[in-house]
Amino acid sequence: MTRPLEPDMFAGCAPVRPLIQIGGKWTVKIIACLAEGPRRFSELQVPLRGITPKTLAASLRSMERDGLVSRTAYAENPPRVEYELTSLGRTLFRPLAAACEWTSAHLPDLIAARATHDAGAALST
Amino acid sequence: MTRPLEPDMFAGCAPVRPLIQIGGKWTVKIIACLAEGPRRFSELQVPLRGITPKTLAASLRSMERDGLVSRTAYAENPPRVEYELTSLGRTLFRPLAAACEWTSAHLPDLIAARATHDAGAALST
DNA sequence: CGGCATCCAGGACGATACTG
DNA sequence: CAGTATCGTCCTGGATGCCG
Repeated sequence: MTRPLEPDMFAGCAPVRPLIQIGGKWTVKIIACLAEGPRRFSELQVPLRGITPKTLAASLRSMERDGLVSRTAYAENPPRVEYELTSLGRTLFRPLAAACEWTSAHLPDLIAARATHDAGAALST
Repeated sequence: MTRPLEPDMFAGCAPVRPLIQIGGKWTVKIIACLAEGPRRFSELQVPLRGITPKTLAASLRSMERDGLVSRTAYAENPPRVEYELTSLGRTLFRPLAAACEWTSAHLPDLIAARATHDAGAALST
């Protein structure tokens, strides 16, 4: 085991980043918010505490570009726009949820490890 | 369905980011590289095409801090240092792999969606 | 209400050069 | 070999303000 690493092991996987960071730090939460069904712009702002309209719009446009969400504008007054996961976006939900579950399950470990590590670093100062 | 969104739905999940972006764009690949067993610093640089020593060192230190990898230095000449996934780090591999598989499976969709979207944008110019 | 334009701060990352 | 130091760049994302 521990064969030599393939220099090109990430050749076809280079865009791992687009997944991990498809549109920035909000993407994951936005998908979670849209998991149940269509949501309005302002509706999304609620759970995404403190996200600025600009950032939310940018994230949504990016995800729309990637075919993850669809945008539907209604010519009403006042204006109404709804965002919804596409079928592609819905397929992304599952692995993302798995990742989130890992976080929930191991957050204490992360925190503990960090505390231990920082404590050790402090001693050697 | 489509109940109102919980304002605090991410309250305990705020650190989703640490997972999605645990240490930046290299973390995922580093974990993949360490999946099979311990690796040396310079060994990791090979598949991580173009990563600078500084960035690799920073990524590794960050992951070590989070308890995801362990560092073992051997007092030899020439120096040798090996990095290895901790048990915690190994538990992270599975969900990460799932996410990578999603990327591999749906990359064509992403590219197609992006092309379509960009084409539409070009028309309206 | 939805969302774009502008400005700006901070962090991630690369290039290069240098140590134990 | 395994880093560290310094510098510079790019990008993310927040603040503010204007438009349909």
